[in-house]
Amino acid sequence: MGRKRTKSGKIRLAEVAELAGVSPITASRFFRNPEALSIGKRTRVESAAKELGYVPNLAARALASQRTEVIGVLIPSLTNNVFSDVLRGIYDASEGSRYSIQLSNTRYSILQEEKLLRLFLAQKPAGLIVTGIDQTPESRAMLEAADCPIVQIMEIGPDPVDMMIGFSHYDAARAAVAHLFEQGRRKIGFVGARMDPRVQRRLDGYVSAMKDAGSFEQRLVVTTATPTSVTLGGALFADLLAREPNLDAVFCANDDLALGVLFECRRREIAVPDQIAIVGFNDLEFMASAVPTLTSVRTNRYEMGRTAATMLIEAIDGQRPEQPVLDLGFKVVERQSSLPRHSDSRPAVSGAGATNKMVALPSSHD
Amino acid sequence: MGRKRTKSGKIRLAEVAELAGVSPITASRFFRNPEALSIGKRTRVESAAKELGYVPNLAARALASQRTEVIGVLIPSLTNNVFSDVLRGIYDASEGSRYSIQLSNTRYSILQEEKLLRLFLAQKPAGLIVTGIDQTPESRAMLEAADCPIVQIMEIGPDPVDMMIGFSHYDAARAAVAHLFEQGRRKIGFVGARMDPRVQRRLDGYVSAMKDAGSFEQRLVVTTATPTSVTLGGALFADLLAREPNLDAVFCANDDLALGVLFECRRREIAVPDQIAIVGFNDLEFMASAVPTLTSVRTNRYEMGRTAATMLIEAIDGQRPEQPVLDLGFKVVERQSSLPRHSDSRPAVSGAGATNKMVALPSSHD
DNA sequence: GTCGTTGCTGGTAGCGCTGTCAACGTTCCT
DNA sequence: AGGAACGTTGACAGCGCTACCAGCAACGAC
Repeated sequence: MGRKRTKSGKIRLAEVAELAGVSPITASRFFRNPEALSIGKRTRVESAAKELGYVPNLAARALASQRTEVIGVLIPSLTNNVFSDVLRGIYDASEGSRYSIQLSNTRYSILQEEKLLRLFLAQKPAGLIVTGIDQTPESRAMLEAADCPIVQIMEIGPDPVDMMIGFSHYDAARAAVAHLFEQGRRKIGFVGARMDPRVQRRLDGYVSAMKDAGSFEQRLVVTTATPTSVTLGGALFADLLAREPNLDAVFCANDDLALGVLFECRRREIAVPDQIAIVGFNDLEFMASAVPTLTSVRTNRYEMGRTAATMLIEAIDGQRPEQPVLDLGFKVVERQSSLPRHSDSRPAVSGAGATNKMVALPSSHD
Repeated sequence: MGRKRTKSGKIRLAEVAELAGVSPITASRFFRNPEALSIGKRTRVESAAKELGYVPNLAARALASQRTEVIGVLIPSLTNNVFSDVLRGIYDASEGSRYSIQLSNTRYSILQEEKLLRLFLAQKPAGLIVTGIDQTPESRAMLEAADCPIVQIMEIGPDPVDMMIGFSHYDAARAAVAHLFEQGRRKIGFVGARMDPRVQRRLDGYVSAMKDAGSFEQRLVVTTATPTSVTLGGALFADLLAREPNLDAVFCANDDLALGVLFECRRREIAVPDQIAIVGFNDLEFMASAVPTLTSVRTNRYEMGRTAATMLIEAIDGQRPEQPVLDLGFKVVERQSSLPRHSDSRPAVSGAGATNKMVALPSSHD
């Protein structure tokens, strides 16, 4: 049947309209707002589209409507487990919606972020998800001038551009240190790597908690700008021990470092938790499985990504949330590595039992 | 100065052309093929664009030119460390090129993959990266009919659609088992989770190596469809031990499982490697840091992503590689966990030393 | 019966850019 | 000197879709 097609052989909206016996604009409406059509035309267009296998041309749609159905996401790293959980949440929430995700990596540089932001905004995204609250003034101005909803994720701060979802890294670190104090620890070291703003605020929280207790000493803090790794955790811990042999606990800025510390303790035959307590940050899956099981600060990364994308999509569709700033909180998950000193340090079968309670993290499966 | 702008206040190509005193089409050429312009016009357009802060409208470009500058990437999972390394390579290679990445998650479903493929192809991507060689017949047909370069990643097989980059999971598994045999192991178990096609081929490799040695027994194989985790590694290992108490080695389909096995051994006070040897797969960063350090099969994930994207971009630009199928190989990195039985099982300071040699994996930093 | 009002539909006119082709000036060859 | 060949430039006509507004029928209020 001699229907005319585009050179590339693709079916256009006009073909669908012709087959359905309606005007192109009516067919167009079917895909954007089916309720606006009478039931008769609606079903006619629907079956015509299905018969022809019509797929809309997004470039033409974007050009004509002056907006895209793209959600821009700016994150500082793809390597980091933390962000892959967040991303998974974002992708999960965007699936099924008509929006697609455009991801870019700022590599922990706010200047790079500014550049990418300029690029993104020029394409008129439907919405934007940006990491953190430490944008350059120019970025900040662009974000405020943008005519699309924006969600800042990973942490909460005083002055949201638009929406915000995260938790207080400062408070979380204070809580971790408080937990160690409760367990009777006093010489508590801090180990941190790749000191991005959020890790910095964890350090600030640690410092403030230590100062409140009158226990702060500068030499208890070991940090580096190097990207984090398990191996690095061991090395930084070795440093820390050299500075303070009487250390009785370590608060690690993330779980990889904590695992490195655990391995280094094993290597040096330092008993955990009897000699040294370990607390990590993020509560990755392996923390519950280690021997001894490792205490960590649980953060809701998957949920953060998912909620951010959901809020954003609702805002794009005109449903602004009542609560534009959402504190997802955190939880110090207490495990064997921070038990008090005089308890039995050798976890037996009950150790495996304690482990099993921790299996079903909401954020660790897909 | 009364330059006319678009309603949205954006600068268009026409404005740039006007300021530069050239026709719009000449300005357009400047952005796509600057060499075609005379030097005078080139600099005039360049400075005009800079002065106005011009950013091209990609939707208009895509519509007019009938092609996009988008590279579609289909991967089965975002959670998996393996894919985040590959992705990082892809993003790194695409940065600086004019192509942007459009990512979608098939969730290990080839039907979902088929659906996404249809969607992607309708937008005429500049190129496509797909995971593996197990597409549905429909997907396969679409890929073959696609008029853009395609790279299949993660493994190599007999019948590439176009380009292909990866390694043989079958051979890698055989090599791992051969290594264990060389170390004097005989009762070698297999632990696997989320049995996707590549894990399945690792199992096939294991089975064939065991059969070659006349050592294969079905009960030595423990697998599950559940997503992988460290905790799961411990549980599967416990299963395996119950079936075969005289086990002397475990080959794990990935490193998370291997770490879980290590922790379970520690919990049960099974000496590694004296009683049981452990070999993992992928060589994640922590393997070199564990106590004892863990043997693993190193795969070049970051490089795989990076090379795939580079090859693809070159092919888009008309430079087809001489070598359309690239085997990146693998390497059994031998560490303490698979040392022969009679060696000293208690790594001392030298253990930490051995660890340090393994720090600088090409794929573990960014 | 006239006048809104509502619900649905269609015509027109672009969105901002690039493919195509023609035309120009310059250089080089015969 | 004439013509071919090349490098450079511009005019024109869309790409496929949607915003905008107009039109039309059906209905109810006065």
